[in-house]
This record gives sequence, structure tokens and C-alpha cells, in this order.
Amino acid sequence: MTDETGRAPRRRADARRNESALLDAAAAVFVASGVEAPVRDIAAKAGVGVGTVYRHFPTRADLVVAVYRHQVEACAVAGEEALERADSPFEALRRWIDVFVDFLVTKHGLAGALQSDDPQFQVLHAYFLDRLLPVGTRLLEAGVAAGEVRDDVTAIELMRGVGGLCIGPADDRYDVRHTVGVFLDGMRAPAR
Amino acid sequence: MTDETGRAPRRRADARRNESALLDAAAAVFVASGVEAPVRDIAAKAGVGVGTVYRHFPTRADLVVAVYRHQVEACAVAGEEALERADSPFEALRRWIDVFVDFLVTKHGLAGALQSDDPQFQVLHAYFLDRLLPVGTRLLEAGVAAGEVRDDVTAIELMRGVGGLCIGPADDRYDVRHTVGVFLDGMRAPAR
DNA sequence: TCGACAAGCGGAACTTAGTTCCGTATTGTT
DNA sequence: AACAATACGGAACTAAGTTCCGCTTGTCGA
Repeated sequence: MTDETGRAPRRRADARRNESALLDAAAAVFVASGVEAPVRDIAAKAGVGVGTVYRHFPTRADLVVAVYRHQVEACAVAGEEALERADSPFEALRRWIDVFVDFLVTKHGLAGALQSDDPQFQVLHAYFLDRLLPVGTRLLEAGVAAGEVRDDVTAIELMRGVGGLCIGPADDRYDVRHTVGVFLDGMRAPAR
Repeated sequence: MTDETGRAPRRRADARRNESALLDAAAAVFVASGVEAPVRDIAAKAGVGVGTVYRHFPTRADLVVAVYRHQVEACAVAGEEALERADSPFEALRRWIDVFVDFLVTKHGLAGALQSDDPQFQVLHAYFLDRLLPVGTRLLEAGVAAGEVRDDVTAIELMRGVGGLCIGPADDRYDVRHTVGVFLDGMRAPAR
């Protein structure tokens, strides 16, 4: 392994054009039809062949991650900010989860894909966990340190739990935010 | 509408045989491959053609409901029993949810199907809600009356929330029961 | 500017799965 | 036994994922 610079070789201009067209098209199609929309639809919207989609994004999860990467990063950052700005660690947790829920409920089908056991989505699951678990851990730890959060909940429980509560069709009898609020209340440290 | 007795006309013997073979086959295939297993697999296991599957169970949800009807009934009954037998309404709620979670986590893919927005599963969703919502409501109301459960949670939140928490692949970092326990703790009435 | 060659493209073709439909077989009845 | 009515099987059609290969285009050195 000599000469391993890790620098990606410059790609052809059309390849870069197509990738960006695909990202735009996928974002639009995901909004309209959810993250499980047919690959052909995305290819058509981008004006490319299906082969091109697969060349740039081998799995659907790669495409989904690419489309939402910015927002996931922003969500991660929002966690740090909440911790600095909020009145208390628990309040910070609440605010951050609010951001996370907002993100999930506005992306049709994303919460379901995140929790899916379809191997196609494993990369997606892994990416979200990689990026958000440390943030969740920090918030939880701060809460525990302040005596506001019970010490037997893990960041996985938090993220996967909230994700699970966000899954499913809209239904005016089910208020996701309220339910998530109940879940968070369950994480409060019991009064001594 | 003359002569409306509501009694189903007796069906042919082969039809009854096939239906029961299908139920057995579906149960086995659901265990092995989950509730989204290909219709052809079920037909093959039952030794019938795919047309026969559709004739008896027009949608996948119909088949799923038929396979699990007994257990759903049992779960509904368990709610009433818990209320009679447990030391307190909250304890009854906890026990009943335990039964419900047991049921869900042992049926591969069922929780996901329940929450799915695929119209194919609407009947399934509706059946579970029809059967279990009243039970949840009763348990919740008893808890509220006893001052043990907060009065702003609905049975839909309870069922759909717990369902959501049960979705997803097994992962030894995620303990469904513990997470559901946290959720239930969130439903406790706050100390006055 | 102009090849030549690598990089990239498109979409036909193959696979898997859901769903429908109709000619044929089975059942119950007279 | 003969006849309806009922039910069956699986071919055929549709939709979607995925692969593959002949063709096009961009890049770069001469």
C-alpha cells in the first residue's frame, strides 16, 4: 500500500453533473412519494438512465443518506447548541428531540426506513446512529449528571424509541409530539 | 331483503380444507419469513395455487388477521383479567402491555406491518385497533380514576406508541421491554 | 487541434413478487 | 349418473429492483 493519499481522483464533469441532478431529483421525489419511491422515477426526474443511479448510489440507503446528510449534520449540531443554550440539560434534551422529530415527520417514510430490517437500509441506520448517538449520549449524560434524567436509559433507546414513535401514517388521533413528550417524561429521574 | 338469515351458506369441503391448510401454512411461513413473505411461498407450503390464496384471503391483511385472531382475542381478554387481578390499575396496565409486547416481538414483521401506511395493511391496523383500543381505554381510565395515570394520554397513543417501540430488527443494544417500561413510566400521574 | 482511451452513460433484459382471469376439476344435488 | 354451482390452478400480466454491455463523451497528451 504505497502512495495512499486518500485523495479522490477527479471525476468527469458529466459524472458530477449527474450526481447533483440525481440529488435534486431524489429530494423532490422523496417529498412527493416518500423515500421508497421507485428508482426509475428518480432516474426519470433527473433525466438519466437507471444504470446511472446505481453507479452513483449503489443502494437506496446511499442515496437517502446523501440527500439528508446536511440536515442530519444540522441536527447533530443542534444538540450541542441546545446543551449550551437551554436552561437545563433536560430542557436541552427536549429541544433536541423536538428538532429530531421535526426532521423525521417531515420526511415521508424516513422513520420507517430507519427502523426497517431490510438490509438495504442498514447503511442508513448505521449513518444515523454514528452521527446522532454521540449527541444523544452527551445530552443524556448531562441530564444524569444534573440529576434530571434517570441513569438507566441509553442513547440507543432514546433514538430508536423516538424513531419508532414517529413511524406510521398521519392520523389526527395520534399526536407524535405529545407521545414523544410522554416518552421523555418517562426518562426523567424520579423524585427522591 | 327477504329471508336474510345471516347464516353463511355451507361451503364445499375442499374449500374448507384449503382454507385451513392455508392458515397452517401461513402461520409457519410467517414464523420463518415474517408476515411479508411472498404469497407464492404460502401457496406452495399449503399445496394450493396462488389463486386459491386470493380467493380465501383477498388481501394479505385478511390472512394475517385470520392467523393471529385467536392471539389478539386472548390479548384483549388478558387486559380485562389484568384489571381484575392486579394490585393496582397501573400494575394491570403494565402487565397487559407486557402481554401485548410479547405478542408483537414474537411475530416477525408484525409490528412494522401494523404501523405501515401501505393500504394493504389498513384492515390489519383497523382490526387491532377495533379489538384492543377499548381494552386500552378501560385500563387507562381505571388508572386515571385511581390517580395513577396522567389524564392526557389516549389509548391510541398507548397502542401506537408501544407498537412503534416494538418495530425493528433485533439488536442487543436495544431492549424493547425496558424502553416500553420507560414509556409507561411517562404515563404515570406526576406526584402532587 | 486532434486522436485515443478511460470513464461514464442508457436502457434492454432478467429477476422477483403481486394480482387477475379463465379453462378445468371437484363437489353436492337430484 | 348427470348436471350445476363452486372452487381450483397456474399461466399471464404488471410493477419494481438490479445487472450488464455496447455506445457516447470527456479528458489529456502529442
